[in-house]
Amino acid sequence: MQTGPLITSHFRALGEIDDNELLLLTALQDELLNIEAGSIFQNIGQADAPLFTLHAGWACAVRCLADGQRQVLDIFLPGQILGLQDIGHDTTQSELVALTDIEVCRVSRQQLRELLGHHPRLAELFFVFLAREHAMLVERLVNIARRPAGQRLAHFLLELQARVNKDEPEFDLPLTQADIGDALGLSAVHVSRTLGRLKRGKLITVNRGRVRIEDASALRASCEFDKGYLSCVPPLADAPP
Amino acid sequence: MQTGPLITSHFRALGEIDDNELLLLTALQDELLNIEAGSIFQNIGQADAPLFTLHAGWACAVRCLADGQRQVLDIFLPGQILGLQDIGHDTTQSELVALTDIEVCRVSRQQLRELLGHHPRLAELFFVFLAREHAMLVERLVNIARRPAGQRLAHFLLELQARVNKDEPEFDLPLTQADIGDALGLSAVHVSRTLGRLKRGKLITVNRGRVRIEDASALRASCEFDKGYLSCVPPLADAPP
DNA sequence: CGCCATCTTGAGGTCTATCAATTTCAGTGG
DNA sequence: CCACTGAAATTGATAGACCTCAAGATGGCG
Repeated sequence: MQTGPLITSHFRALGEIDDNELLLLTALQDELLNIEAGSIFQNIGQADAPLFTLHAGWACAVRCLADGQRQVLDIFLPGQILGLQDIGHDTTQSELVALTDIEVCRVSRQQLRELLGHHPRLAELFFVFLAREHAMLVERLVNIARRPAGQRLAHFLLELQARVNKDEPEFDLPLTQADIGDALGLSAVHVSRTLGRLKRGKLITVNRGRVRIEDASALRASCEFDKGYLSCVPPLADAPP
Repeated sequence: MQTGPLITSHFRALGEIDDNELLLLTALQDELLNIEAGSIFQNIGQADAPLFTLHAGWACAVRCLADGQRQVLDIFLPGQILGLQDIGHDTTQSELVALTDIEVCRVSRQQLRELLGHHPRLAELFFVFLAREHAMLVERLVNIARRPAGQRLAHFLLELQARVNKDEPEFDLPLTQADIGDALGLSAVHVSRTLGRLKRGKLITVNRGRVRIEDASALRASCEFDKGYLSCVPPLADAPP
């Protein structure tokens, strides 16, 4: 167990889990896998696919359409669990793509379900985790369905800023403009134009894959961003008798 | 307990639950409430809001934006649980609106969380339930982000047909064209035009709030509809020792 | 019969997509 | 250090999808 069981890095923030539970979670994880940027490490429609815990790097879930269009469903940061949303289906509903070189651990679906079936508090933790994914997806939906390109981008950047690092105005964004377009339902060309507009408006600056939020309050106001949906309630503190 | 605990109507389909579990679920439910069409029975931002089981009628979850735009996040049919997606947050993330006259039961959030904390198999059932909501939301996102109005409407109607009644080509659609627009990210005017186009193309007919799918295969082909995402895997059949 | 919400239809405008041509830039090898 | 290369980003021009405003038609309901 080299760098430690990152599966718990978000859980710690959500609520206390005891040493026994932590041990069980750690045991679920396989050896560390290295996957290089751009790889598709899970295809759509796979049966009995494992889940992954993301230890380093960025990844995303993608749905491809017959005409070649792509929709990025989710962007994953270290500490997140990949594939949780498919746990109720017998076949994967999306592709998993490495955006950068990444390190992941495979987690058996069977084993996870069994573990959750025996440890209610862990099940609750995972439930809350899924609920957070759901809330993020809702925001994405509202964003795409209702806001023009400028506001869409503003919201997208503010969400990532909040997720990467709550305070720093500057963060790495290892995404191509085409990727951003796929996430926001815009063409790559229009992403370029719109980013340019935000830059000229002194709202952001971009430098070699690094974004700096120059005027956070103006951005927030423009797209009604409220990061409340990113935080979840820890499970009940009581222990079952 | 008049008409029986509808909270279980979908659960039965997902997996067997024993009489004890059924009893516990039933006990959670309060008295039956009648709410009339158009009422907002849950506001956004409420703390400690109850969940609801929907026994009769249609409801939906809505997010409103500052400029008056609305986004329908979910449409609920009898047997569904309302508010499940907010269980990880301390405050409600959406409005709940009755689309028709409805009957609901309130379910205490506290009590539900406690119950789930003690009954792993029920927790797993609810987990799968939330996963289904998630899958539906993903489809909605892809639909809105990537498909033009005609295909969006086709997908929307096919999903409802599958959910209301797997086989019947005809079903009631108690939604205004403005509601449909709010669900699909279209203006009411454009919904009207697009529906007209589908009608002229002999793909559907509409009569007094009742829709008939005339050419299901053409519709399905046009929007790549595949109802797989609507069905979930029942939980593991084993019982904890 | 008249009222109100809903739906339909038309005209004009805005936003975004597409196609195509450059430009920038990181990486590579000479 | 520099030229070369391919991916990514920028920019322009044009087209199409969808929106908004506005007027009229429809239809349930008192």
